[in-house]
Amino acid sequence: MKAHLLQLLLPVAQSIYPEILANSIQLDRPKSIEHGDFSTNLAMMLAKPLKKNPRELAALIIEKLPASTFVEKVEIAGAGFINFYLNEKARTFIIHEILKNPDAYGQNTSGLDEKGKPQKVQIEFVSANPTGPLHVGHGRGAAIGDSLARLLKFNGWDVTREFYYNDAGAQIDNLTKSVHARCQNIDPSDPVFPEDGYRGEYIVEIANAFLNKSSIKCEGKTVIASGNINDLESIRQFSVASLRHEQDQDLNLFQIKFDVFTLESSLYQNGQIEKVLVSLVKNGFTYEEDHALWLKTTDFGDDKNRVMKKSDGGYTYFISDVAYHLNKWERGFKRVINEQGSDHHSTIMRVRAGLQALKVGIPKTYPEYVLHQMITVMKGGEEVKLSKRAGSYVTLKDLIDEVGCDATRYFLVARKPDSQLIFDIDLAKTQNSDNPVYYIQYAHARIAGVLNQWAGDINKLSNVNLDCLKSSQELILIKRLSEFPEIVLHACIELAPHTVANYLKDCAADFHSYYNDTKFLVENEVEKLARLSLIKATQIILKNGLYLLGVNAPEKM
RNA sequence: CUCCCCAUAGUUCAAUGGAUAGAACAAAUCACUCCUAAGGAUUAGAUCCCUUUUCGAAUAAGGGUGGGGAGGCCA
Repeated sequence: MKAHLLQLLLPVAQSIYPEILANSIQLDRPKSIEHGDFSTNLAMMLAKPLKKNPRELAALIIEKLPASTFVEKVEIAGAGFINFYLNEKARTFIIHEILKNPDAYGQNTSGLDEKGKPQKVQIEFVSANPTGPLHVGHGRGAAIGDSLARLLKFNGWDVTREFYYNDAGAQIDNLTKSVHARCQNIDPSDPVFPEDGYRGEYIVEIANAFLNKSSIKCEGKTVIASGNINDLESIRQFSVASLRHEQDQDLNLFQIKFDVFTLESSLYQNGQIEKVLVSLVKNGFTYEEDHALWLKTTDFGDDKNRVMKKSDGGYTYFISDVAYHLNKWERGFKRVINEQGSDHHSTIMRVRAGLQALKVGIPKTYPEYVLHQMITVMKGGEEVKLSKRAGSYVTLKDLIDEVGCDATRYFLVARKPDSQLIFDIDLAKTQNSDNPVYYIQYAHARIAGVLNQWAGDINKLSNVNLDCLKSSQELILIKRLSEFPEIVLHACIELAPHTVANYLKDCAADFHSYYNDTKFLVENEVEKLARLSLIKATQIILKNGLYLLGVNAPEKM
């Protein structure tokens, strides 16, 4: 509908002001229903270059505007807004479109290339190291990342979900030492316990399982514990496998699936690290100092240079990050989005600098980042700071166990990523209208209830006469439904899934209001079918929207 | 000290540079013989401060104040 109006407007605008660009014409959704369905500020924009009064220009534009079967009237308002009011044909059209292809409604093709092929995009998220259970922060990353993946897919992209983890390095050594200590009944209060060791109770569980020679299945392999306390290599492998396995279980519980797992160690094994190192040296961006090899990231805007190869001969995480992102590029991902906690923001500059120094044509803004801020978990009016098992933080599993997958996902995705989030467990647990998840899901279930009670053939609803839908609740609801495709596109472009969550809350509110005002299952067959069509269309939108958030849409509650 | 994010109603959060800044909770009021009251209707209440750009700013720019995060040869 928006595209239709733009088509009407563009030739008119060009005839008045030939230099105008198609994408510079703004067509907005006015906040107030009195200002119509769409509004353009075109006349105000042209007023300055043409040195004319905006209201006069608006009158001229309207005069030249061709007739449309969907437009009821066009008015000038305020300083020079041109407002479009759609007629009942447009409303009927919208509902029929939704009912015609329910699963696809709201999708668009903005992710396709010129040949109409889906473009590849990779989204990396969670990427937790296997040193402990996933915490709430990972949960926020998981909820946002997965929702972004769904949104991109909905917008025509070919999406790969990827999880990267460090399976070697200093932190894994720490993990190994911690399990080793616990195998010998050394607990964190003991002075010989590793100083930077992991202190959670889960380390004890791993140690016990190791001593019992347990086996763990992880990523298609089975790892068997040797049970030998001095076999540090076995402890390492078993600990990593245990924690990876546990994280996978948590992700399953959270209904999140990854397409690819990449191990940091694989970058060493396949020579990618060495290749990157050679290339950076060859390009002249390195120097030696204090027996370490440094990269001149300051050449690319960093505030200090960074070590790639340590004085002890080992590599830093930084060089593998660069190698990993080169690897993404070489796999054909022209677009990569990294979803991370904002506490890692300092890596952005370094990774991008490293990629620039390779001089292989990678854009300066590669990869894109979505950073989410910290979460405070509240319960009974107090901040919850730690879990029994993990010791120092609240785990994702604790949250899911307590409030359920749907509520957890909704609350973690419903806020703008770059603002801090307060997760109120008591609110997430309530099962009434205080809780937006239940409010939205209940709207969906309520519609299912009405349709069940009607017990008619749903297919009959797809092409009924809708002219009788004229009450204010009906007009408001139809208008809301018609906005869905624009919400989907906007959320995808801005990488902002929370806008979908807000939209759904509004949409559910419009429906509940309608429900209480109007009885659907009435004697008059024409009215009944028209109303059922409208609520069926609403149900489709709610379902598709909830899908984009990774939240289920129940038929019954 | 430097860098990044944030600041909107009593509270938790919205708002593609647009028109009268939206919800929800909390507060006050109303209606259950009615497709699920897990819902609805009504009332009251907010853009941290200063300056600039603009026809027009919560939004952009500059400067403050306050909160969080990052500044390792850790990730």
